Amino acid sequence: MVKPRLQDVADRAGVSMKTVSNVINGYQHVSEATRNRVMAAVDDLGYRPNLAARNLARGRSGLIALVVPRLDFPYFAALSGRVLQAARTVGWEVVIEQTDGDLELERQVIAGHLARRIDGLIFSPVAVGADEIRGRADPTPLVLLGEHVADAGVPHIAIDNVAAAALATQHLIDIGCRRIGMIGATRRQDNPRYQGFRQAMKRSGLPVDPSLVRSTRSTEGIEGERQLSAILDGSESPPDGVFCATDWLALGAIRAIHRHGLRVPQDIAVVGFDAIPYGEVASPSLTTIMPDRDQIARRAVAALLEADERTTGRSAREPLDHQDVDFRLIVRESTDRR
Amino acid sequence: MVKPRLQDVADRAGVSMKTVSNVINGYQHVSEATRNRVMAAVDDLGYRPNLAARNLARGRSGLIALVVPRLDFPYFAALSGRVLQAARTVGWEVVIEQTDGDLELERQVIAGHLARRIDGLIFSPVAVGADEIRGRADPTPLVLLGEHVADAGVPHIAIDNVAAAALATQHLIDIGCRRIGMIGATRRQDNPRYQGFRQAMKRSGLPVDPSLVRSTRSTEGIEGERQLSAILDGSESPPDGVFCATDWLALGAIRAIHRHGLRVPQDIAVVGFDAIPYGEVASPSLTTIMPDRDQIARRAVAALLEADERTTGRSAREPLDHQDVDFRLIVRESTDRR
DNA sequence: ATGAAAGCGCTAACAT
DNA sequence: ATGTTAGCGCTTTCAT
Repeated sequence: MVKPRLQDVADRAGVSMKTVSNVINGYQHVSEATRNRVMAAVDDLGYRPNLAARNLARGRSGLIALVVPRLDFPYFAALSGRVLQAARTVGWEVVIEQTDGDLELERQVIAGHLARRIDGLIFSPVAVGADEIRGRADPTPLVLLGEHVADAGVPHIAIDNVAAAALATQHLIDIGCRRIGMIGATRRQDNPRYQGFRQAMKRSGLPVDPSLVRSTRSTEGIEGERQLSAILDGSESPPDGVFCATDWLALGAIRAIHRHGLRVPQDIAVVGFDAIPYGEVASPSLTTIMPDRDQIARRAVAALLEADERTTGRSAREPLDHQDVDFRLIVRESTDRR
Repeated sequence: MVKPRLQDVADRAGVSMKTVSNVINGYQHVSEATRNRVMAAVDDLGYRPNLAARNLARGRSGLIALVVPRLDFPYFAALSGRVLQAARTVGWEVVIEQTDGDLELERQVIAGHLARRIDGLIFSPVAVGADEIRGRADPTPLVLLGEHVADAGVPHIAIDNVAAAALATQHLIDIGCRRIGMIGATRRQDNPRYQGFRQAMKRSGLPVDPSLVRSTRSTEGIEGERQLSAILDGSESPPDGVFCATDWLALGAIRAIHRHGLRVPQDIAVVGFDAIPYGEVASPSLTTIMPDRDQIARRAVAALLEADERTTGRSAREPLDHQDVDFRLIVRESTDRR
């Protein structure tokens, strides 16, 4: 016997398809005896529901899409892992898409072209703006992640990047740094991590020396090494602390410092951002900002679930526009001057 | 108008559903004029095929599953990214599952319980054995990845781990190391990387000092640090070179070396395995074995595609049992003694 | 080259 | 509590 169908189970159990369906979907109002007969038939036949058929009938796919720039970027790898877990607990499977930060691709994502047949979309945009997102036509429930968007009219889940960056910078100040630089201060005006950096400096009455602040073209480590080298080569007096917008950049920065014959943290203390898995085993290990990734993942899935219930009419709660996620500073060797 | 269906397009174009279907699926034998009319109708209506319905009718889902231990493990993150790309080029979307190396979960995977409704499965097992895989009942096309299986009766795509480990070890010998240790020599007898290590040592007439060889409980960096510390604490004379079964372990090992006041590579040279993105920005940067991940991904997808065509009867080519993937040694600072 | 219509396997409204 | 049955939207065989 190949691929038993619902009807086969029904026949074997001596009931109708409806009853089998009820049992399988855990509905109430099925007598104990009937349920047992059905379950036995299911086991005997090795029946598994055909999801394509179920999807068609229900109008739902049991699939959500997660769209990130690149899966091999450490932060997104770690985050994606959590999202898979969170989705699984509510019965969703996840298809992952990579945009590589491509604007055209990101546009297709919000237009709903990349992954149709999905019940919801968790999207970490980098190129596309809030306006375009707000004006989208696709009705698929959407949740935004990350620091690149704000006020796009859809739920947005992220840590308070300004506060987190300020905390990181303040930590450098607390351990005695006075000439503090920043790597990854790209697109200054709307870069929340740069804003947080400035804020902390200002609060402590420290000047921001423009020659110690660099933007980066990519988030990759090699770029961090390049930019910090530029700072060390270009400035008459080097910084005594550096805040890096990501851990990956920070790892590169540490290389640059070593190459210039300086020590971390004694000569230059370094703080990263993101708490990627490698920061812990780097030499020296990396002080960093750790966003609560589990919380991000769980809330993103929960927001989608709510949107879904809103569609189905089971819930009418208004969607939250923005949710702040917990974060904390993890102090490690790269700032440990004791 | 909401959600136009095939029939709507047909009506508007003044043709039958069959014709629209033909056009959409790019079949031959459609007159130019008809095709244009249909395309126009599709555009006007903004029609997009309902995949659930198509799946049901075709009996295929357009989905494959990729099952890895954990997505936030660097090697798998990088690999998964490539698999997504490769799958996309042939029109497959990918749902990713994590097993966390759990035997029970891995059993469910080969039993086809985790991800049904998929056209194929790319699986990187760690706990389940070749025998169980060979005896599986589920007919879903399966491709195996990684060094933990061999001869399971299904296509297996991996580098020659013995040869690669021997190459890494030989490199240590070439740069002058004589007391060489290994971290991650878990389950000695069937650990190909350990075999390769022994092979290279033997070929050069060097003894393997058991006190310099350690297995690891996990693949995480902290475990590498722990085990190399144990070696340095336990042995009267330390090694002058260490081969680590993974880069992640190697990063931890380097920390241990530093903590013991020794230098890499001058006192102890270190070679890793996998070429994770961080090896490049570590301090010192990490010499490693780089498997051709693109090749792995492309071949895995290709093997699934072939199996699929075999099912459909479009191809009768016999499946390849095992495919060796290219790899190379990348020499970086952790072994650069010039 | 195009049309008519029978499924694909399940869900859920309606009936009892 | 359980049964009957009409869809869900597309593909595809068989006609024409």
